[in-house]
Amino acid sequence: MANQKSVRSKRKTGNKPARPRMADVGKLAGVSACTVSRAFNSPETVRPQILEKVHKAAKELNYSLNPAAKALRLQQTHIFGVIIPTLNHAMFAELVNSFQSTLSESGYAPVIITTGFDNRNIFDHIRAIVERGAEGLLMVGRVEDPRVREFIERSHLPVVTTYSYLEDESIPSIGFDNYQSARQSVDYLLALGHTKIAMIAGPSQGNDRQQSRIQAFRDAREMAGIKEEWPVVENAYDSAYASGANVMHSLLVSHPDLTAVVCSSDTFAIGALQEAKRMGLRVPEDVSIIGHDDFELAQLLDPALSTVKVPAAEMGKRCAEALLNAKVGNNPIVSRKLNASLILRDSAAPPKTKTKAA
Amino acid sequence: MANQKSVRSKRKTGNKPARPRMADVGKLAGVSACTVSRAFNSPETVRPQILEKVHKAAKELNYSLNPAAKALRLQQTHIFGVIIPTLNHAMFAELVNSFQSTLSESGYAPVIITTGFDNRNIFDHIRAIVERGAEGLLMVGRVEDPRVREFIERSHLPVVTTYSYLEDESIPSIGFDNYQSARQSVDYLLALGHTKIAMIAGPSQGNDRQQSRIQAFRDAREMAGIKEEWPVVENAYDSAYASGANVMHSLLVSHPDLTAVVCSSDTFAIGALQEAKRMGLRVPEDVSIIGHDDFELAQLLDPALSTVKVPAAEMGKRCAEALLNAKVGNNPIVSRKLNASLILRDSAAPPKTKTKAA
DNA sequence: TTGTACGCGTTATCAT
DNA sequence: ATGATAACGCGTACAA
Repeated sequence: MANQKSVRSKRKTGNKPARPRMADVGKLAGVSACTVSRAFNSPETVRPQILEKVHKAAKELNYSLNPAAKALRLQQTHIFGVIIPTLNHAMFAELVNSFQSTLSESGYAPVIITTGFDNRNIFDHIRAIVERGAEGLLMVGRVEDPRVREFIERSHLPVVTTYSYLEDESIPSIGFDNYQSARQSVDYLLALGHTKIAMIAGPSQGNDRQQSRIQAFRDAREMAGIKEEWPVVENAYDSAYASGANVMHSLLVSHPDLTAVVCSSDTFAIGALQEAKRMGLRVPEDVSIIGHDDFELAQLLDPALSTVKVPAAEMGKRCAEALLNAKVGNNPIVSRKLNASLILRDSAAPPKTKTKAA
Repeated sequence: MANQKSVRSKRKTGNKPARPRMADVGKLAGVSACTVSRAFNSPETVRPQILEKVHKAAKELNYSLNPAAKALRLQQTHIFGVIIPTLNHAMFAELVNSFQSTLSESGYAPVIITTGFDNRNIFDHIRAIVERGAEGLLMVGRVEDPRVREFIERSHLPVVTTYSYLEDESIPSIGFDNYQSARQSVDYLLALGHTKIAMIAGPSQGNDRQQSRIQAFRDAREMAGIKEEWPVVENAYDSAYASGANVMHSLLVSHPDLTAVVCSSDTFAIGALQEAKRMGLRVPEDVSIIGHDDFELAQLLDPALSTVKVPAAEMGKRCAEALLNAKVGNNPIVSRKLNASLILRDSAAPPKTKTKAA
């Protein structure tokens, strides 16, 4: 039977210098591969003198561990998969940023796949990331696709969804109540005396966050006993500021009696605010505007934007911790409802008394 | 010598159901593991009838390839490492987003590590990401740390730096000329007649982009024959809008005769613009402001912000293509200078005639 | 067209 | 404290 050395000599003697292995380091240090392994993984079980020799040899050969071999042997990649609509949105970027930072302290790293807001091919993305060796998954919002649900079920991988807190879900979620977050804003406007309110939302198809917020908007109207329909405009997320402005413009033209607008993202709210001002309207005297997300910029606007603070960084951090706990402590992930509360600033006020109708 | 079957039976019979291997699929399909491998990797070399049986068996066992074993065997992980200051900044997020999208078409994925703006421990991050099996590296800006340079050199991995175009560098770069991009803005203000200009920059330590832009600012002044020093304020990147506003405030107080401000990021410029307006100054009549980056928001501000358009998405895409080409085509990465040009909008105008001094 | 045998580089087990 | 051995799951010469 071929021994290591003869095998070694069989390696292709092509142009590429073969990457050194533990055996090579060991040979140079005068020990076995096994000792080299120990020198790296449990240095306290190796004589200091040998330890030093090994390190010296490793350095000389420019040796580093082969991650694939390690992963194969240990059955772990130290990678979590992140499936997210886009990084090109402040909230998601902040969430992932925080997720990554938290993970890195434990030697884990995320592999990120952006799926866009089109959920149809999310299944293939998930397959791909799992076949890449992800030991756990972070996803955004409610999982609708039954293929995905079944795949997750059968994979026995820890999975957490974020952004939405979903009480009735089998997949654990760490997020906030999107219905409530939007409801707060509308109720506040109602309490201020508004009766003509519009909503600027993102596309709701396959997006439970938007669906919940839109539902909250409609419910609030109904429960306030208002008969008249309120317009809900769904618009694209790309160039969101501009589309917020565009929507605001047509809204103001088609519904000149509108006194307030709720936006399902600060991107829309900021665009809407600029457009209202551009059209010569005062905010909040002529129109009230409430946003959602609490971008850093919100408090700097003129007027400062009243908006719902979304705990993006906290979600990222807690999801990372939950996944880590599931791996190392074998603790099941428990759903967790985080706070998302309305921050009152200066962009909403009681509607003007009916002079406008005159 | 133990054969596969007996080996198989030796597997831990713990609680966890062992993940199926090719041999298991083969057994169920009545073929060898080798045929299963072929069925996945070169289906055209296997009889359709058998192919079908294999697929059926794989599906039944919920089988998927073991990525670690595959990576070990093939010596490839299909992962590129991304070392970036933060995701929590629109430009970096956009860059990475585009990098990732481009990669995913070729079955590659990025592993992202954020290092913050502190470059001191970047070396460890890079080691970590390479030991994780990254087949190539994307980094931001000039690499200063000699340990990093040496590590890259010895790793023989394709590496590309972005954001800065660095002509004199051994490491290829795909980016724009940060000196030129800032110089354009200052020269423009000079041409408009400004002689009292300040700069709001990010921290320049270990950040060649900021250094270049600040240098451009100083050179422009000198070449215009202006003796008087111009203030350069470096400030933190976190809560950048607010700090842009703060800096603008103290600048306006300490240098009331200032007629223009150049910002090295739109975050600063937006904050500065809001603050100037808050203080009752008109932009651009009283102060001109020029930004850098061209956030989507820039054109929506009032006044619309004149700023330098940074090709974030293009950088991400081209870097991905370059790395991919280096892997699959074995083509060396060539540096490439992209365009970053000043977009004139409404936030800069000639300075007021000297009535202010009265 | 299909199967056999073996190595990729690491680490756990067991023996010394 | 250290070494020998085997096994992780896959892909590929080579043989059939």
